Amino acid sequence: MSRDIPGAGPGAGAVSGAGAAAGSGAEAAAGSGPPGRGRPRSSDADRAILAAAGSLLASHGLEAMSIEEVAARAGVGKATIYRRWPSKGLLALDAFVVSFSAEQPVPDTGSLRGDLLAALRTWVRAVTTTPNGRLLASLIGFAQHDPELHAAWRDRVLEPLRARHRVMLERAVARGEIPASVDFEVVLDLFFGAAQHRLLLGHLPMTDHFVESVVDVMLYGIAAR
Amino acid sequence: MSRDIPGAGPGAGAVSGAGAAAGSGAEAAAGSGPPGRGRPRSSDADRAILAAAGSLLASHGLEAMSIEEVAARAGVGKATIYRRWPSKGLLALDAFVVSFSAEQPVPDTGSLRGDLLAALRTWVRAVTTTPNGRLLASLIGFAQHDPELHAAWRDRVLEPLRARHRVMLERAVARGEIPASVDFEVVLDLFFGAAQHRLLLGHLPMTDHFVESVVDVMLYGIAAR
Amino acid sequence: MSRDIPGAGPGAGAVSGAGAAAGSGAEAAAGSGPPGRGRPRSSDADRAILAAAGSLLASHGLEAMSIEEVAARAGVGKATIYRRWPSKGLLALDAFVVSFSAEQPVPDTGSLRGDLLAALRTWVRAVTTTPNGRLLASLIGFAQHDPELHAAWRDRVLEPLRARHRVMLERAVARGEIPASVDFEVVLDLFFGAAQHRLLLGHLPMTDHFVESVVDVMLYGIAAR
Amino acid sequence: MSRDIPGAGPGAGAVSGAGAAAGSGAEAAAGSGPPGRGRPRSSDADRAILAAAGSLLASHGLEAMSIEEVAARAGVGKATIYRRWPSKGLLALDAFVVSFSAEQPVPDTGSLRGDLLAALRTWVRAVTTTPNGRLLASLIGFAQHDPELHAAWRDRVLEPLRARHRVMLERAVARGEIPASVDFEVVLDLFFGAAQHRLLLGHLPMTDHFVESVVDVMLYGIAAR
DNA sequence: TCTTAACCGAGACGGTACGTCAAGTCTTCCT
DNA sequence: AGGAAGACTTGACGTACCGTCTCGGTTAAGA
Repeated sequence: MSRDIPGAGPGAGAVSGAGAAAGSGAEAAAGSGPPGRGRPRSSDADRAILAAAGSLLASHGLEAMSIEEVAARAGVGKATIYRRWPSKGLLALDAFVVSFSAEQPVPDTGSLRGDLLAALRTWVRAVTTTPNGRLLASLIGFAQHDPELHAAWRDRVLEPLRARHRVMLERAVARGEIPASVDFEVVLDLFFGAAQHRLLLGHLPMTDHFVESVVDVMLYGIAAR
Repeated sequence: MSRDIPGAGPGAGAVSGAGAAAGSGAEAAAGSGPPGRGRPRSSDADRAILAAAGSLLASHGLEAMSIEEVAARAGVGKATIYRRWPSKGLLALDAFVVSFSAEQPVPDTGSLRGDLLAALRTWVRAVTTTPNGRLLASLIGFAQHDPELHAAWRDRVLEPLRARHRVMLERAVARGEIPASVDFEVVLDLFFGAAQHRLLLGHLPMTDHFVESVVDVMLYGIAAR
Repeated sequence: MSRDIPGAGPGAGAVSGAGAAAGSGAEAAAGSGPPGRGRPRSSDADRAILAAAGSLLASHGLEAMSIEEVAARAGVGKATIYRRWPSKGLLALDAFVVSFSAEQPVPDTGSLRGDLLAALRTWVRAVTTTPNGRLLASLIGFAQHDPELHAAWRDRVLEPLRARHRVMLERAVARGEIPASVDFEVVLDLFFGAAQHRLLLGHLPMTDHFVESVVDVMLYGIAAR
Repeated sequence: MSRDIPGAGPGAGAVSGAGAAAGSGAEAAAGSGPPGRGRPRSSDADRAILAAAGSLLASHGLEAMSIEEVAARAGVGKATIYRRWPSKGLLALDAFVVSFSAEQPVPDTGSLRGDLLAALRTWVRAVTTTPNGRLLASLIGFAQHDPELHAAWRDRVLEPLRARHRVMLERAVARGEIPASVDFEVVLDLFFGAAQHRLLLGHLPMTDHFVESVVDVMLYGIAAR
């Protein structure tokens, strides 16, 4: 772990595992860290590895992706991968983030109901119409026995997503649609939890009716008035 | 594979050959194949295997459990395990079901709110105070790349659990607490989904406040009245 | 091993329990041995087993013959085989003896040279035109790590063969063709050894020229006169 | 299998990759593939494996030698063995050749009789006073159901041995002891065949009398003069 | 310009576990 | 008591990846 955290330019959502995971991200900035003796890392290799990993993940899932085959497809030595990512999970996470992030814009429709519906529909579409759905489930599954991936998922996927969606709720409070006493965290858990439940267990499809029902139960409850 | 899936007790879709062994024990039920030719399977072996699997799962998790070591600990040949369970996931599922099922009684407190609170508290306690919590998460994770386990989980764990909890909602309709138009499935997804979300991702603890908030949002919504 | 070697009539060196079964068949002859409590052994089973073993041996060789498959083909339980033969090698030996013995008549042409030529030609033909050649090699190979088979081979195949061929030499002595001081054993070793050498190692074919050369070297030597 | 059979020293057809390691060591000879890409094979491993195999063979025979245990004793992964030798037989062959080859010098006593006696005595001593005797028998046995070993035995053991001994006969022709018309191959078959016959079947011991008788029959024949 | 440090592709290394096979024995019910 | 069936323990098989470690060879920055 001499000089992890190679690239990840400013603004972009840190692509390499080490970037965000390590926290800082400030690296190629000035002379911080080792200045750069020796041959620099090949960014061709970066790209080839992520591309190979991505295509393997999309076609056969995380479990079927082996470092061995990623290396072979990328035309790269295994050590070149291990120099960049400490584990298969974090590599897969990067490959996932590349194609999933920023697919989740926070809507602003003027009403909380509209925002919630739009946000949930966006999420549902992303996971049902692309390989990212299975991949997301696979990563959460894998994270159950890989503490590093577990932590990285929380820091680099879950929390940013929740943060972006929390503003929907803040706007609703500002508009007086919901009281300030509402526990945002619980609301987000219900919101994403129900959908993720269906994604992971597959017992029922995520129809439009499902999306609307989730939103309406959350807004108005089920108790008879 | 002459006589896998021997019993499959009434109603429940026992999936693995051991389903009967673990679940009901009713075996020579139907006329599939000769009823009892050859040496019968040793129930000592059944017990030893499940016990060994259970203790390994409890101490080190699913990923650390290998068929090889289960066999060694149970004093049993690997083939004896493969004769009963087609995969490590289904073996773990049986070991899990043995100690988790029937820990989830359906409460009847007289009010829907009371029932929901009691049920969720029971679930939360089960997953936070025993190794079953990590095991459950681990199994759901494993199921993401094991279709057989995925199906078995749905049939033998999820659906029975939901069925038992649906009656809470039916009673509430009968009492007039909620309208009959409520979509039970969505309610159950929100109910278990939120909690499972926290279990799998571990971003926040499952406090009593969490339990109450989940129930109250579901009952009364968050919209300002 | 309750009642091995049941029959073994006078004279014949039947070694394994099945020796009798394969050789004579006369078993429950008189009251010799256990008189016959319980159900008698099925001679259908005897025949089915030897037939199954024989066909497997002929088609794929000794190594590819497993007791498991012999049992399956013969429609017989494995224990039924083990009750009769203590090991796969001895079963194969019986299957071999059935079809090889008595194929080796001792010729009587009136001269030693004629006898030797005829005998060797007979042997060569037997091992080059039937599956028995490979089977013989296979059995000798197998006997190298199966002491019971090794002993049985000597007693039931090798020694009878040598005994029958020794008479050729005795007749030659009587006729005055060779001196009485000739060591018959060495002669037999040269005679069969050279041929078996080619059979086992396959470095050269067993042509008619080979047969004649072997005989002539043995008779007249190679030294210039 | 990129660079199996690397060297194959002059003339002799070294069969397994380790042939070179065991035999000559000349390796990077021809241009088959890139000459030395990747980490080179460890010759420590070569030695450790052959030593472990040799000691197992000497103590318990070929049948009791398992790749598993060779690997364990050599402190080596199983794959490291399979990378070098395709089968247990060829590994054993190399271990055998190491300790048997060059134990068979060709004598030059001045007379054919002297040469034959010395050569046969050498061979008999080698197989009766060292574990190589049983090992040789075992390998020939094993070769009966392993075509690769069968071929390798012929190429790496049998043919070189015969070639070395053929010169004895050539010298005898030159000296006028035997006519040039003698079929050397048949002579060699008789010579080694008789001895190997006794080795494999063990029906009689290989005494000095046996050695002399074999040689004298071959030289002078048994026919009365 | 010459070191020298870190990279690169390749592939061997010691391990662990896999799922399969057959061995020879044991246990059930049936004949 | 024998027979067919088939489960039992044992032990080895050959394969797949793991993450680490050499190889011979670039590719820069620093001396």
